Amino acid sequence: MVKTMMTRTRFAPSPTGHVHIGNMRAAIFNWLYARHTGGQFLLRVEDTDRERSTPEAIKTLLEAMEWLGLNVDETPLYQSTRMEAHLAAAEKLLASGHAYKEDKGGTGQGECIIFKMPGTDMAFTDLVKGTLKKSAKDIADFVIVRSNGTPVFHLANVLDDIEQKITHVIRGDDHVENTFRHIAMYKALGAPVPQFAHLPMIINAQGKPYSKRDGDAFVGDFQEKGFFGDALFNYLALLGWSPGDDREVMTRQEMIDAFDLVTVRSSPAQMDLRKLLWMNGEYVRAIKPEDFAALCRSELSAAGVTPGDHADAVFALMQERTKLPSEIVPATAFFFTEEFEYDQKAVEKKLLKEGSFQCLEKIIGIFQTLENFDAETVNTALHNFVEQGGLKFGDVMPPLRIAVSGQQSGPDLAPVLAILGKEKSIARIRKTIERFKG
RNA sequence: GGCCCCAUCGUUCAGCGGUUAGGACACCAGGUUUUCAUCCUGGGAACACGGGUUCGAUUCCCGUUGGGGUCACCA
Repeated sequence: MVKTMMTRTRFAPSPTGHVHIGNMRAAIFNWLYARHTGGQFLLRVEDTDRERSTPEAIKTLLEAMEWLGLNVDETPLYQSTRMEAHLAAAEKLLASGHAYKEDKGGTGQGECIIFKMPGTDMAFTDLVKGTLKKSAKDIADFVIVRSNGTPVFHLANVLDDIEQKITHVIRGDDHVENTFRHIAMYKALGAPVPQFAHLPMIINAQGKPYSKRDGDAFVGDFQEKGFFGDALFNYLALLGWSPGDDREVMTRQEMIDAFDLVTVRSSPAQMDLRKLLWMNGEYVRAIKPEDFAALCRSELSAAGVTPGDHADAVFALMQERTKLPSEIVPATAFFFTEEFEYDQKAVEKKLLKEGSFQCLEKIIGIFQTLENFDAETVNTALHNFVEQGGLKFGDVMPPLRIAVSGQQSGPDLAPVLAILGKEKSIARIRKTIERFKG
């Protein structure tokens, strides 16, 4: 039996306040691969830009990861603590002849340290893209320490990956060209070269890569809009990868079991918000009723609405029709307050019609005769009314719905009426007639 | 522009020489004897183009076109 080294992957973002959706997808793939192989997933905060790497930015990053369930196996490494090691390595490269000093461009800014490429053609096998080659003439030497004495990304990145014993570097497509340089550095440093996997870009609805201008591309935005972390994780995992069969809504464990880098596609994928929304709805319907109820209560309380009697019955009615928690308040507020708004368009289209008010008057009469006011009784009464009067449901139900809820759509009307109760239902119908008739 | 990568329905993921080219989202129609949502049924919808290789190409090779990445003392 061959003893293989434990897989160690990492997510190495620079904390600049917002975590980009493409970056987070890379984090997800790193996490998934580590979990699939029984290895470890690490975090390295590349916070060398002290201007932008604020404590708040780091907090935002950590929160986004927690929200998505991306747990790490070791204390995060902060790159800013590693400057001395980076510089020491540069000296070592200088001493071994793998780097040289030069006043590049003769700008008079002083000498910087430049890494010397081996001058041979290079090739490596990318786990998702296959074999990639580069001619020696196409890769130039590059700066690793600036003339002001600070290490450049390439140096810091490679050294920290060595420090963290990373075995698989899984990152965005935009790093493929750098990989040739990085491999040369691993070799010059006498360090084992890790495996590389470059993920295709995620592009926006216009077919362009997400940029800072795409306001909807940050992880925090999805959280604010009420998406579930698990749903976003699931959706993102399926962008560029599939389990090989038709499964789409999957549990974490199912994704972990099925995940592999070699089955990742190498072409860019476009984010489809509608499918994400659909998937979120799948997750909403999958949670326990009591969890959904708790979610509803927090949404309502945030909106200043106090859920009254029968709130749980209302929530039960809502769970199967909710895709985003933000829909809850507008859809249920009328249950808990008499001050609900009327949908003006609905009123004009469905309520202000010939016979509507007469019809509503009759319904009041019928409701008054009912002793029980449960959903079934109400339903039967309404059906009898329609049939005996030779009416159409389409002429009766919409005005009634608007009268009690102000809206033209919602859950089944009978249970809605039952939850409101006889007194309130009748009172609301009366109030509506007074307000809009004549 | 040089170098590199990519190319299946509108979107996404399958397909890895022979298939009626499949699933999902979205869309359309019908149904679940009121709406919307859910759910069910059905439908339209794709192999960028041109050459090869082969008995046979969506699949392999080359080119074209299109898209993307990268060419910093940014990361």
